[in-house]
Amino acid sequence: MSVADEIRSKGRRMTVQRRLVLDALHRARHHTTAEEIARQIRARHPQIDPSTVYRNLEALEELGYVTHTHLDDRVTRWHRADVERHGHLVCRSCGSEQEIPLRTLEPLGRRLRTEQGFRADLAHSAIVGICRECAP
Amino acid sequence: MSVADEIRSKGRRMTVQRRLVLDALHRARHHTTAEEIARQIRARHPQIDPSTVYRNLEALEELGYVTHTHLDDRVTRWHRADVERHGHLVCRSCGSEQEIPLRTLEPLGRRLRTEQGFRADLAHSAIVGICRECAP
DNA sequence: TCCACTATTGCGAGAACTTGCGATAACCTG
DNA sequence: CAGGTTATCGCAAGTTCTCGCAATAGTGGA
Ligand SMILES: [Mn+2]
Ligand SMILES: [Mn+2]
Ligand SMILES: [Zn+2]
Ligand SMILES: [Zn+2]
Repeated sequence: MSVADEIRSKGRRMTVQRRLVLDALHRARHHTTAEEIARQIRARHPQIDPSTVYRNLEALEELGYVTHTHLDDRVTRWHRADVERHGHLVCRSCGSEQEIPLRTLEPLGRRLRTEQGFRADLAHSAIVGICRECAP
Repeated sequence: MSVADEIRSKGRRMTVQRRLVLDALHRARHHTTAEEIARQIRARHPQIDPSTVYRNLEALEELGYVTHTHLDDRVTRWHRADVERHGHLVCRSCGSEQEIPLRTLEPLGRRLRTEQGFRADLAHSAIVGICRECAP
C-alpha cells in the first residue's frame, strides 16, 4: 500500500501540498526547519502558504510519517520518522551539535520507567551543556 | 554588597524596570513566563514596554541572577538562579508536569562527562514522554 | 463519469517575541 | 551636585508561527 493509500485509508487526503512537504523531508538528510521547507516549496510554488506547510508537518506527524526534535532553544526540527533515532548534545557556548546513540541514554530511560512509571522520549529534546572544547 | 551595587560594578545599571522584573521573579514561587511578568508589571506601570521585560530577563540571566528552563514546546520559563535546581517530566498526552530531583539525572550527567567530555545541564529542558496515568 | 461531502487550503488577523533606533536617564568623575 | 558618557528605554516594525473562516478540491459512492 502506497503512502497515499495509507493516508486515504485513515480518512485523510493526499494533496499536492502534502506531497511536496513529504518530498522535501525525503530530500533533507537530517533535521530541517519548517521555514526551510516552506522556502524550498515556495521557490517553485509561490502560491502555497507557509501556514499550509506548518499544518502539513503537524498532520504528517499525527499520521506517523514525521517527527520533530528540539535542538537549540527555540526552533523545531522536523525529519522523517523512519530514520534511526538518536540523542543530541548542544553546546551553549559555541553552539556545536553532536549526535549520541540512544543507548547512552537508555539507563536513565529505564530508571524513569521503574521509579516514576514515566516513558521518556529522550531523543525529543537535545541536552544542553558545555562541550569539551569550550570547557576550561 | 547589594544586588544593585553588584550590577553597577559590572558596568550595568539598576533601573526601575530592572528592579520590577527582579521583584516579580522574587514573588513568583516557581517558573513563570515573560508574558506573565510583563502582565503583572504593566498592571501598575502601563508605560513599561513588554520588550523591556524580555530584555531585562536576558540581562539578568547574563548577570547570573536568573535562569530559564523549557517545559513544553513553545514557552520559556524564568526563575531566580538561587532556587534549588530540579528536572522536569512533561507528559505529551495529558500535559502534566512533574518535578524530579537532579540526583535521578546525575548518573547520565557523569556518563556524558566521562565519555564525551560534555558538561550537561540536565535541568535546562524538561524530559518529554508519557506519564503513568496516560500509559496503557 | 458525475456528485455530494468534508478535509484542506489560502488569506487575514493575531500572539509572542525580537530588533533597530532615537530619546532618556543612570552613573561616574570631578 | 552639575556634565558627559552610554546603558537602557519606549516605540514601531519585523519575524515566526497559530487560528478562524470561507472557498476549493480530494474522495468514495452512485
Ligand atoms: Mn534555553
Ligand atoms: Mn516538541
Ligand atoms: Zn562548545
Ligand atoms: Zn499524562
